[in-house]
Amino acid sequence: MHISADDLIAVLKGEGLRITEARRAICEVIAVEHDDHLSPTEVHERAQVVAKQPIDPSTVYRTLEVFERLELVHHVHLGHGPGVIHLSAADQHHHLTCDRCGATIDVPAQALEPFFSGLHDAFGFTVNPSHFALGGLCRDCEHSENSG
Amino acid sequence: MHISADDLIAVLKGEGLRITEARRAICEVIAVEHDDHLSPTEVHERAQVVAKQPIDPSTVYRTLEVFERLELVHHVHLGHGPGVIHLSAADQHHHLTCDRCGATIDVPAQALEPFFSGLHDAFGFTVNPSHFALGGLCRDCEHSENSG
DNA sequence: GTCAATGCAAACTTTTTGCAACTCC
DNA sequence: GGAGTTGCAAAAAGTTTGCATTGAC
Repeated sequence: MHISADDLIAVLKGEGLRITEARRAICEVIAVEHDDHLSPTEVHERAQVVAKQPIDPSTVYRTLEVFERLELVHHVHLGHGPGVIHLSAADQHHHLTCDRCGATIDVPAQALEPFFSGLHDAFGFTVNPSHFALGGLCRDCEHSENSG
Repeated sequence: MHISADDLIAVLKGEGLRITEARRAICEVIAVEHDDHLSPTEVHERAQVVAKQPIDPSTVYRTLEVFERLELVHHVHLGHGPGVIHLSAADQHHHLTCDRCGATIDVPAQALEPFFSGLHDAFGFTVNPSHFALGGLCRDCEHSENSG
């Protein structure tokens, strides 16, 4: 599913919130489909480029907070660093992150559905498939580990 | 499986490393079975109590680094905060962490085995079951969400 | 004009690093 | 005695907060 910056801005307007240059820029940055997996710091850097004006880091944090509250975005923990921002409207998927090379593999949520419903049955726990990555070794790194 | 502080110290000795009061204390803290899920900061606090002398935080970080290199411990990301320290020799298990109340449910690794081997078949990815928690809602929080 | 939003600076938390002093083996 | 360890201090990175000012509606 594709979401445009305008879609995000429309939600803000609908909530009675104000549209500023900083917010417009942040919306554009996170709406770019292939710019998934951005940390707040990266959102900040790119937003400044888009806005062609300085934006304070705290503004980015506060804006992302608003967006999370409105459930426009959520954050995912892929590894050791800071969480990364994800559009909630994007395809739901889980992440497999290689502990060695850092590669991230996206897994469609429906591929995990049977597993998650099994967990729900056994433990009464409803997994949010997109909050944490699963760590491990990707194919390449496993092979090089076995042979090296 | 139970591991004692002495077991850990024996490994250090076997590696030709030195046993200091700080390390002895840290070994005792992380070997206590029910003191799972300690952050480095918590390890630090408790180690000082055990050692009855001040220990520098950097010493704790450096010691935990050594322990990870020797694969005596590893760290697990349960939520937003810092990773927590886990004895590698403890029973392998995965963690389910409630995003709302923070409760952590331990799931035996073998319960997840079929799922993980399915992921391996489909994506060539070997999951490390104990590096990240799965986020979601525990039974209680899900019920209160539905009814509230 | 009002109130949300911003910039700035400061504080905070967690973690890392350099270096001299120490002490375990 | 020598090398592994430590404490201290400073720095780094990421994030949060207070407050006066600005600017969207």
